[in-house]
Amino acid sequence: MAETFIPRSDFLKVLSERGFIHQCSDYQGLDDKARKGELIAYIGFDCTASSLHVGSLLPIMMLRWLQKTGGKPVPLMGGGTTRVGDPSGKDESRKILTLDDIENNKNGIKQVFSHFLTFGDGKHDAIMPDNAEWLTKLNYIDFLRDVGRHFSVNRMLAMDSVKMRIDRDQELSFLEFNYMCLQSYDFVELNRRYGCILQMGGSDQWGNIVTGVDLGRRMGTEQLYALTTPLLTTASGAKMGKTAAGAVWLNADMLSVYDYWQFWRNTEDRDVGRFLKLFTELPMDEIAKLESLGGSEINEAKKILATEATAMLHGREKAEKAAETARVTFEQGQTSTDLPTITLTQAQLSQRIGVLTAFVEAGLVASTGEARRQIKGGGLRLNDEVVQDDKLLIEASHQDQNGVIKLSLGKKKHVLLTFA
RNA sequence: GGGGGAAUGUCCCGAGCGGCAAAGGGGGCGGACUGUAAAUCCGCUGGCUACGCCUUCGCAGGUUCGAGUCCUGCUUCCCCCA
Repeated sequence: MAETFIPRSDFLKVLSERGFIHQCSDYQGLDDKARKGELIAYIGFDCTASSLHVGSLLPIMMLRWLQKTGGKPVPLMGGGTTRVGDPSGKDESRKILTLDDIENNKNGIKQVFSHFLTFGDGKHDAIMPDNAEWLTKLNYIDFLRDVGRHFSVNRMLAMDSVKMRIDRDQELSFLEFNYMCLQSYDFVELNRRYGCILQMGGSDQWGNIVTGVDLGRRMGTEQLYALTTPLLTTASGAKMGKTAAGAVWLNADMLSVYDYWQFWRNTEDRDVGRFLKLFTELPMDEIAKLESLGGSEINEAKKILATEATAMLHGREKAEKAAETARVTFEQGQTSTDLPTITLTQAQLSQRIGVLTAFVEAGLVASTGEARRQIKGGGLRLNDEVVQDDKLLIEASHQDQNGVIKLSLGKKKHVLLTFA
C-alpha cells in the first residue's frame, strides 16, 4: 500500500498492519469513511465448488475484521454471476455449470460464513444476499439502455483479464465478456439496496472492482471504493491451498478438522509470520515474538498457527483435539484413537483383507497399483511396521488391544481401521 | 471461400523412422537428510482377480501380422490469403 499513507480508522489500521492490503482506489477517502461511521463492504463469492478453500480465507478474514472494527460485512453469493463465469485470471473458459450445481454449491459455501461472521438484523450484523435475486430479473434491452451504455468496449478490451485472452488468441466468449458488467452492476445494486460503498477481493479482481466504482459514479451512486488483497502464495511460490489430495477445503465434510490442522502445521518456516497475521487474530506483538523463533523452535509457532486457524473455522474444542491427536501421534509416536478412522465389517476381517485393498479402502492410495508401488518404495506401514510384502493379509491378529489397526502412508498420513 | 498447421499418458508442458504402456520436464507422492520446514539427493508417477490380462495418443472408419505413427472422412483450435 502507499507508503506515505497512515491509516487512522481501526479497520484500515488492522488490515494494513496485518498485510491484507494490496491496492486501494482511495486510501484517504476510504479511511475517512471508515472513521466517520459504519462501513458497509461486500465481497463476492462464486459458487463454482461445493465448498470454499483456504484461498478464500483471506477475503473472509477481511469481512471478519470489518465486523470487529464496527462495520457491516456483506458476503455476496454469486448465484447469478456464476451462471456466466468470471474470465479473470483464467486462460480458458470454465465449463458452464448447471443451475442445480450452482444451487448445491451455494448451499455448501454458505455454511462457512457462520463460523466467521455474526448474521442477523442488527446494525453490524452480516447479511448474505445472492446476486441471482436481481441479475436473473434483468431485462436485456433495459439493462443495455440503463447500464450497458456506461461501459466502454474500448476500455473493456484494454483490461488485463480480457487483454490476456486476446493477446494469446484464446477464446473469450461474449458470455464471459459480460461478467464484469454484471459484477459492476452488483456493486451499484448493493449500494442502492444496502448502502454498501466498498468492494473487496483478491488482486485479480481489481479490474472488475474499479469498473464497478466507475459504473457507480456514472449511475449516480455515492462515491464507491475498491480494496484488494495480495495474491497469496507460499514462500516457495506455490499457490496457496493446493495439496496432494486436492484443495484445502473449508467444509469439514470435505476435509477433516485434523487434516485442516495438519495443513497449517506444515507451513513453511518463512510463511509463519505472514500467516499468523493473516489467518489468526493473535495480537501483533505476540506474533512478532513467535515469528522470531529460530531453528526448530519455530515449530511451536506453527502449532499455534494451526490451532488458532483451526479454532476459528471449526471451533476451539475441535482444534485442541486435533492438536492433541497430532501431539500423541508425532511427538509420542503412539496411536491416537482420534486419527481419521474407517470402519470395515467384522466379516471382512475374518476373511482377511489384502494389504493393497486395505490401503485403498482407507483412502491413503488411489489404486492397488499405487499401493504396490508405495510398498516398493517403502512408503506404507501397517501398525508402524514397513510393509514389505504386497501379498500380506490383514487379520485379527493385527488388531491392537482396542481392536484397531493403523495404516500409514509416509510419516504424516495415518488412518485407523476399526471393525463393526 | 482458398491454403497451411495442431490435437499425445483425463494435473500441466511436451518428444515420438510402423513393434509403444509411449522419451524428457514441471507438478505430485514416497525414501534419505532434518525440525511434521526449506534446500539437496534417490525412487515412483495407466487399471486389474498381476511373472498374465485390460484400457490409453481429438472422433469414426480403413491399410497392415502389427498404427500414436500410413490412408479416408469428421470435430475443435491456430496461422496465412480472400
